[in-house]
Formats: sequence, structure tokens, C-alpha cells
Amino acid sequence: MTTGRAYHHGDLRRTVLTAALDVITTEGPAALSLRDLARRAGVSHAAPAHHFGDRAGLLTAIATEGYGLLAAALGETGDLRDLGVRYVRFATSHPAHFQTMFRPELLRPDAPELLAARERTRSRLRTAVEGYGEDPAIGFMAAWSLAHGFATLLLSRNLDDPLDGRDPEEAFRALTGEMFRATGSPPRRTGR
Amino acid sequence: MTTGRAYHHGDLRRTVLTAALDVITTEGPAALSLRDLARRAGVSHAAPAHHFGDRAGLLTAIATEGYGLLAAALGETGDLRDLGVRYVRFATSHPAHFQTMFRPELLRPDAPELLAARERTRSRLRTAVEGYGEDPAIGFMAAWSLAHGFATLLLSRNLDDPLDGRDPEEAFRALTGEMFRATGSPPRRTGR
DNA sequence: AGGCAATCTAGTCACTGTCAAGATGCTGGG
DNA sequence: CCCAGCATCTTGACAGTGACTAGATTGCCT
Repeated sequence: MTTGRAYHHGDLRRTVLTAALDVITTEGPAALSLRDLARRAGVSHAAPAHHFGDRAGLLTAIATEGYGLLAAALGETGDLRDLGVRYVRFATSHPAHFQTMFRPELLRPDAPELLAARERTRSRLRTAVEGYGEDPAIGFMAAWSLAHGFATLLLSRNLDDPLDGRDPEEAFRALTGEMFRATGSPPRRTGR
Repeated sequence: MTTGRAYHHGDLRRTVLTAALDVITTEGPAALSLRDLARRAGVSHAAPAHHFGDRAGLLTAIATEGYGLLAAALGETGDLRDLGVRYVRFATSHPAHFQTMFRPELLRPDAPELLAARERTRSRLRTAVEGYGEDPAIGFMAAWSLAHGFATLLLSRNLDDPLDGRDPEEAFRALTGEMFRATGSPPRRTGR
């Protein structure tokens, strides 16, 4: 019944994933209901569990995918400021992934695919920041904190007033301009 | 039964609140169960609802209290860097409040006490940052993003590696030192 | 053609939030 | 002093949820 073919939905895994992203985008990861996702996909209430195990498994899959997408979104820029802008852009264009990635209490903490994807993305960030300040670890934390804080406040609708209609990416660019103005090595511009 | 006096627990509201803070600290706001809190307080399953209405009401109360505590924790410093350190210190010493404050999807979005407390704290931040950069709104977002990002990454256990045993507050101080080094007006030191 | 594993269904259980109706104890006005 | 009213708490019920089990269906591989 439901969609046509009774058994073997075809691509249930992907269908559930995108439905989940929809829900998370509008109502947050806490509002996720496996049964609701099953209804949306037109399958029985226990079907999603077969693909993801349980709720934490589904969210872990989303987070893992998110780290992959983030790594791709960051690209190969050598410009630190561009890197930050891309980080912010990823958060606004993939809010569900972004939110889920930073809610460890909802994930399987030791899922190997997740750990691998996260480490790959993190080392990408780390090497990109290298050579900008004196202490690489401090510089890494500084750059990440700035971009992450901006993205987080943006998604939680805490920057609406100060932005006042401005484009978030442009605001972030201005913001980094003000802060990084005279650090050790100025960012070399790459063609974006 | 349970604790001695049958009816009229005495301070159920506060008891439930602190139990909730306990749970949120270790397992996050999503793991909160009103029935579990009732059990911990030795009270019937529907008793908490009388004080908070529903789950969102409880979390809204926590967030409201959090904004008050944050305003108090920020104090009256004129030193921008100290202000950031205090922001980070608040996040680490009141993790449950901090996390709840920035999860709007779990809160009553238009609770007047919440809006008032938030606006009071936010304007405190805004005026503190005023006069540091060129564009006040940009400076406000920059300072807040940096402190908030650091605090958020810290609480989600994303900075464990780069910190490598260092004291978070000291790391944040070093971090701001590197970033703000040559902005418009250097922070004037106040006796802390 | 036949079996096998992947996929999905159906049924169940304990748990949760929320609501309604009733019980209990405090408090202040006569 | 007492009793009416009110805040507080209990009890019971209902729908929705995640998770588990056993069984049905289907595509694939040899």
C-alpha cells in the first residue's frame, strides 16, 4: 500500500534521512520522532530502525554525513578568512547537519565512521590555521571559536538585531577584518 | 509518604529545578523527564507540572534564571577581555543554564520574564563592547561570537585536544590577547 | 529453480507528557 | 474558633514514543 510498491521502498534510508533533516531544520533534533519519519515515508513504524538501529544511530548518520559535507564545503582555500566564511556558509546552508554535529549527547559517542569523519574535517581546519599565529593550538581555537560562535548565534536567532538585515557572510567578513587586522602573518588573498 | 510530610513538599519548585540542572548537566536538556524529576523529589508524577506548566515551562524557568545569573557573573568590568573570561567561566560553572539558554526550540518563545531577562543581559554585553571597534554592532558580534564559540566548543568537548590540559580560562585569555592585539582601542585594564 | 539475506510489517511493552478530577493542608476573615 | 477558599499535591487516564521480537515479503545469487 501507501506509495505503490508494498515492500522494498527502494531508497528508504535516503528518504528517512532527508525527512529527518527537514524536521531538524525547523524543530531541532530533539523533536525527531522515528515513528513520524516512518509515517512520512509511508512505511511501518519500525522500518527506519532497520537502517539506523535507533534514534542515536540516525543522528549519528546525519552527523557523519555532516562532517563529510563540511570538509567538502571548506575546500582548499589558503585564505583563513575565506575558510571562516565557508564555515559560516555551511552552517546556514546545512543547519540540520550543523546542529546535529555538535550535540554529542544525542549521538553514539564512539561510532567509528563518525570519529573518522570528524577527525578528517578537524585536521583540515587545523592545518589551514597553521602558521597564522604564534601558538598553533591557540590560533586554531581562536579561529574556530570565532566562526563557530558566529554560526551558532546565527542559527539560534541571537544575531538578528545586530545584523539588522545585513548579509551574515558579509558581516562575518567585516568582523574578521576587524579582529585579524594585525596578527602575525596577514592572510594572503587567494582568488576565492 | 516518601519523605515524611505527605502533602506540601515545602520547596518543590526549587527541588525540581536543581534536580533538572543535575540531569541537564550530565545528559543534556533533551534527556529531561518530568516524571523522573518527580520521582527524584519523592512526589507524584504530575506535581512538577503544577509549578511549571509543562516541559517547556520548566526549561524556560531555567533559561530565565540563567540570564539572571549570567548578568550577575559578568559584573561591572570595563575590561573587554575580562568580560569574555567571565562569559566563559559562567558557561563552565553553570553548564546546564548555559546550554538551555541557547536552545530556543525547547523554550516558550515569548515568555515575558525570559525576554526581559535576556534583554537585560544582552544590553549589558552591548554597552560593555561599545567603543572598542569602529562599528559597534560588528564589534558586539565579534566579541560575543568569540566568547560564545569558545564556551560552546568547550562544553561539547571539542576543545579537549588543543587545550591539552591547559586551564580553559587562561587559554581564552591568551586567545583574546592574540586576536585583539591591534584593534582600534586597546582594552584598558581594570583591576579585575 | 531454490535458498538466503536484506528489507519491511505487525504486535507488544515500558515509558513519557498532558489533562481532568479529586484529596489534602494552610490561611485569613467572620 | 472555625470554616471557606486556595494553593498544592495525588490519582487515574489517554495518546504518543522508542525499542524489541517474531514473522512476512522480496530481490539476488548460484
